[in-house]
Amino acid sequence: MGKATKNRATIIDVAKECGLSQATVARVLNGQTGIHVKEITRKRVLDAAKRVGYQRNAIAANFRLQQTNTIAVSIADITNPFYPELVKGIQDVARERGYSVVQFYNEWNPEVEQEHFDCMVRTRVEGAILSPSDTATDFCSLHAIPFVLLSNSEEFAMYDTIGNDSRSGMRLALERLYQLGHRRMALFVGGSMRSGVNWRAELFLEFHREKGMPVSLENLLESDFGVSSTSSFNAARRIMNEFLDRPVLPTAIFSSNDILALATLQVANEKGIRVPDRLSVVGMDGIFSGEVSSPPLTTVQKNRREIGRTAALALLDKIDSPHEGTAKKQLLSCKLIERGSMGPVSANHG
Amino acid sequence: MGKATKNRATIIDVAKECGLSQATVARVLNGQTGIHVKEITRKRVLDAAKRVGYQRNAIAANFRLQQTNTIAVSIADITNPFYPELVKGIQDVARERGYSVVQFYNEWNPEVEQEHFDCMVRTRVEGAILSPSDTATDFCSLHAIPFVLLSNSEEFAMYDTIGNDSRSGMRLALERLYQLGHRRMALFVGGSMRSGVNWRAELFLEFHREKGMPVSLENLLESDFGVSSTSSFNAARRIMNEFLDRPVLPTAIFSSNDILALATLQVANEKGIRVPDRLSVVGMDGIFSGEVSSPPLTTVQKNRREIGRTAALALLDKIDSPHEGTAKKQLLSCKLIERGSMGPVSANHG
DNA sequence: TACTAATTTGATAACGTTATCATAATTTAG
DNA sequence: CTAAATTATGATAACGTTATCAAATTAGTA
Repeated sequence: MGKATKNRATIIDVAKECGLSQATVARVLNGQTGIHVKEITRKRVLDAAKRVGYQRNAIAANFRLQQTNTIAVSIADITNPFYPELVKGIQDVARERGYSVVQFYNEWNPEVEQEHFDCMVRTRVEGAILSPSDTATDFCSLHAIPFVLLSNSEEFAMYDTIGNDSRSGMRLALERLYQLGHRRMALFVGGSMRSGVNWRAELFLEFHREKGMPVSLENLLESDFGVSSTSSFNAARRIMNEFLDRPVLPTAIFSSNDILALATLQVANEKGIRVPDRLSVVGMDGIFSGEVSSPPLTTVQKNRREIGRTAALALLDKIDSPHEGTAKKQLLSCKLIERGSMGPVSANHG
Repeated sequence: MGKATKNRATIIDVAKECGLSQATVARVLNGQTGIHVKEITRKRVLDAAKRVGYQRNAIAANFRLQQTNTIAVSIADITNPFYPELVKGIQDVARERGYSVVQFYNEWNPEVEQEHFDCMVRTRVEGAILSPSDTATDFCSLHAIPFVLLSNSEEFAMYDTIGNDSRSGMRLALERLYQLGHRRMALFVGGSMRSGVNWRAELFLEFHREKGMPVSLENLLESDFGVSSTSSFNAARRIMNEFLDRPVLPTAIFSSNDILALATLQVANEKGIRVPDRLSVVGMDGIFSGEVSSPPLTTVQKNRREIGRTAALALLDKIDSPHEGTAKKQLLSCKLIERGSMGPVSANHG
């Protein structure tokens, strides 16, 4: 039998059932506004539709209208705790406006990503929200489809992007640490590939210059960027296992994401380095794992759901009115969530 | 301009461009096997297609074939750390077999869930993988669509289900705790609504009878089931905050999911109850947060990706050959992952 | 009443593909 | 060098909607 066509009732079946033309039936059943149809015939149609079990065939309608009411989301990895909430934000807005969402996960593989782009074109999604797998990602196969990017990188200045103001967020954290008396800080960043390394280091150094604090370059740490959260975490653990054995430690470590910070926290706990008494640990993102760690993680929270919502709204706007204006960049502000992993510098610091 | 039809090249444009009939062009372009077409004409078509920038219109093809190559996934909440990996497993298999996946999140709202079911029918998804929001969920609107359930509940015996053998998993943990010398254990379960409460308590009591251990009913704990991971976590914290103040504590607490266990762990840490020296904590699921906690969480791991894969395979089988056999129930085995939160009973226990 | 305006219905042409059947071109066999 | 078998192409009918236009009906007005 295979994927045989189910014999589901069509508009024609309904028309036969109630003895009206299919045009009339269609008018009733698709409920287009501002159309005249007698109340009594409407009832006839509706009853007949119920009798034969009519269910609108969206494939046919989509085909006729040449629209799918679907938008695509392309991200690397849904198991990265950063994304689910973002996707939820997208779904919220999309469903409100009658759009479905198809998701594509490329697992950081640019070739897969390109295949997904092709698939989006074939299936005629009406727009796409893309988190580029790489700064070199090529979007030209998508030229016929409106899209927005999830990124706070400068690399994509020519496209509409939605991202977080990570710079300000990072400053927020550094300022607070300074305020708490920290004068010896370390920076822990993950993965050089996906941009971001340089500006963070620059910002870090700049901050130290401003405050007149000396920086030891040994306190600029970098970890490999893993394909999964677990591998990123383990890579970060290895770095920290070595780093935290040094004789002179910083009083605070700021990490460019929560996973790095959680690795720092865990290793510090294992080594008996009391957090926050001897070491303050601050992360960035605001993932769930940071809420449940011991101590709970202080973090620069990105409002992921809001990013999703904003991106979806921007995309739907673009779909509705494809004005060719210049690329618009939206940066959402971050918030410092102070939890137990950060504290004032105390007397027992080296 | 609005959602105006983009004038993309069709098969007819290609036919005009290369001076062949659209039938021939179609034969070349959809690449159906076992069809005769001269190599030289194939080239003519392919060149022309490239020149006019032809991209197959999947809406039209789907319409013609009355199939969507799409399956649906319905879950309550993608931000629940249990689900992303499961969804990934589904996607893996689906994409391999040429299916797209649309996801629906009902946020535990049965009405939304029903709307989603209707949407699946309208859009003619070819199958669905459903994690019921409630044991009372009604699937009759889906009668025309093959589906499988994600559940290990007995309630759904009449449907094909894929789930984890949580009973064996729980036994695994209890046995290991017993083996480590624990004789005073507590059970911490979440949310009565979604089944599962009773059998866990029964299994717990049964295990104690078997081993000839007395049980204090005070050690059967229940927490509210929250709409989000954070709210579940906080509810569990409140319970534990009270419980762990009691004069006589169990030496081990088994929780029905990792979120409860992590709450236990965090509260114990705050109260200075050393884990695992004075208290062993064991969870269930194997979510990421358990890897990064301090100490890392011992847990009964459900292979979520495998569940996803298995469910997708079962569904695709069902789509391909809808044999009306009896409902098939697949239970995947769990694995005990021993991490730092569990240890032997030591001398310093009360 | 007759004639116009408004309302309500019906007939029909797309949308772009796939698939069937018929025809044209080519090869093979006698 | 034909006739039959094979291979390659073309013409055309669906698929189920929506939307346009024309026809029929009803209501309104002088």
